[in-house]
Amino acid sequence: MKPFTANVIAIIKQIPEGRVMTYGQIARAAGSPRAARQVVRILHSMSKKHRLPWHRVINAKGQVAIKDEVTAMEQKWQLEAEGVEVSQKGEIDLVRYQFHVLSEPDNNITL
DNA sequence: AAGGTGACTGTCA
DNA sequence: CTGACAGCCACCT
Repeated sequence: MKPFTANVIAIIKQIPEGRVMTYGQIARAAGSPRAARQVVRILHSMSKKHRLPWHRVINAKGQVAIKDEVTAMEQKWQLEAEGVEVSQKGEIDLVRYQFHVLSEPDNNITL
């Protein structure tokens, strides 16, 4: 398992209930700012083997990005069960529910 | 082993 | 605001 993968898993496991994170956000926190898609892949495979709160991970638009309706609906349920308001379209208020990572690598993000 | 793929993202029109 | 494009890179076949 690569460090990146381990980071992603570790980060996802840190997401508290009632909070969500975006794929890109996790990717950055894991050390690969452009690896949002890998986060997705990792989420897929790892959620099958581990117990990850994959439902707390959404896309940058603050919406459920799942194409599979059944799975998407299940994610919505999971989130609502944790107190996250999800619109009928699967929209989530990131300003309210986005979780900020605590253990971010020393990414000197200089603007 | 090599190539295809994707539950993404930022930019441009 | 929506849609199209291209970059991205670990996982799967």
